[in-house]
Amino acid sequence: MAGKSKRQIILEAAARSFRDKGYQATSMRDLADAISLKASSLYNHIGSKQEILRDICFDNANRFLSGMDDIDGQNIGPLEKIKALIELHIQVATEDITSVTAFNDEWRHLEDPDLSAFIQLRRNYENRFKKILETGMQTGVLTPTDPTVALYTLLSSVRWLYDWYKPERKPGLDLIRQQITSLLLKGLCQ
Amino acid sequence: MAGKSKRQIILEAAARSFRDKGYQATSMRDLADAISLKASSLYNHIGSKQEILRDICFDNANRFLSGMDDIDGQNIGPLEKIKALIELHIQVATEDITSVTAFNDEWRHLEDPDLSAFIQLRRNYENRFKKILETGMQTGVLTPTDPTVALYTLLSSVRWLYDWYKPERKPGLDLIRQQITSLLLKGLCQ
DNA sequence: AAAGTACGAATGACTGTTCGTAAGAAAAAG
DNA sequence: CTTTTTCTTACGAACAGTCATTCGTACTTT
Repeated sequence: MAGKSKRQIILEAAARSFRDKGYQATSMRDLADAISLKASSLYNHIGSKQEILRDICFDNANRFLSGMDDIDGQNIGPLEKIKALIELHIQVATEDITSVTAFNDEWRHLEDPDLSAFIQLRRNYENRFKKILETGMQTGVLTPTDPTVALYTLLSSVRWLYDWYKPERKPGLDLIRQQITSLLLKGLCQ
Repeated sequence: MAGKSKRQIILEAAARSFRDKGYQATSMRDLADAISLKASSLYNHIGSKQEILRDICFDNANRFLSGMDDIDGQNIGPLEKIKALIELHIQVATEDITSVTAFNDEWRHLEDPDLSAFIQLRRNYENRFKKILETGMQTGVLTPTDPTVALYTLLSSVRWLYDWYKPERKPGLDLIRQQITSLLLKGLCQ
């Protein structure tokens, strides 16, 4: 029933440590300590520290991209798509806080060619999002504004969710989701 | 006319490097190279690497706090205060991009007691902001929502400005300021 | 017998910082 | 205007420590 491979355990401990201290400040000895191993033993399960970061970053990138595939493929209006995308971000950010942190803050410590590949993925995602916004403005369902400004204001506001969201705190997840989407959609429309 | 002390030059180079690579990944030798010095020479002008970070973080914290003092002290309604605060964030984030980056991302590498002091300053700022939001909701000028959710959504959306704002790019600063404040205020009201 | 895993020791590279020293600028004294 | 003293700055060498990673070896599970 345990079923978690040691590799997975390492990845999760790494994500947690990257969140708390950052990639550079996390030593392989710290990481090994956290799961009661010695640093040299880690290398029986992973190839390098950089490989850990790469796995975390691209795993999370794919969660966003496959979410985008789902939503953008549906036959619904741009407003519904944007609402679904905002909820996707809230969903991903709250269901696996540690990974998303690493994904948000630590990707810049990737080394080329991974760094370039990651930036490329990100850009693609943003462009698809922006296109949906533009469609919404053309069909009149959104207030015409600069789509870049709208896009980044949107993305930024959900990007830091992991930073202040505490699962045990008062405003429950449902309330948060409802109020954030409401605030942003009201801001975009009319 | 030059007038820039070497200390200031070091601080600015450090802010730039912290933005590009992070505090931990910036070595004193990197930093010295960037301004054509040797690492040991830096210590004629600064006390330690940690002191550089402290200066950058608290300098920027004070810019926000004194802005808050100005705005909160004026005899205007909560809506006008919020508008002014959003514009303050946009102003600070765009006029000194590098410092704000360090301020946003690198403060967690402060060591105690500075770390605690910084967190305290930040919390005070957020509480004052939250109180303005609550006043606005009580007087009916803002839609009643959870003030914490509203606060962080607001702060987050301007927090990442430095990340995508490019002074030379198409949407000019005036347009950006106008559209962001419009989007957020529309989202909060009614 | 074979494969997978954990460990200690060692590697070379890099870290922030200190120190003695030498060169230069500024200030003081002649 | 000189000469001498003081202050500031830059540098190379060295420090003790940490870093990711490798390797040979032993233990455990197939």
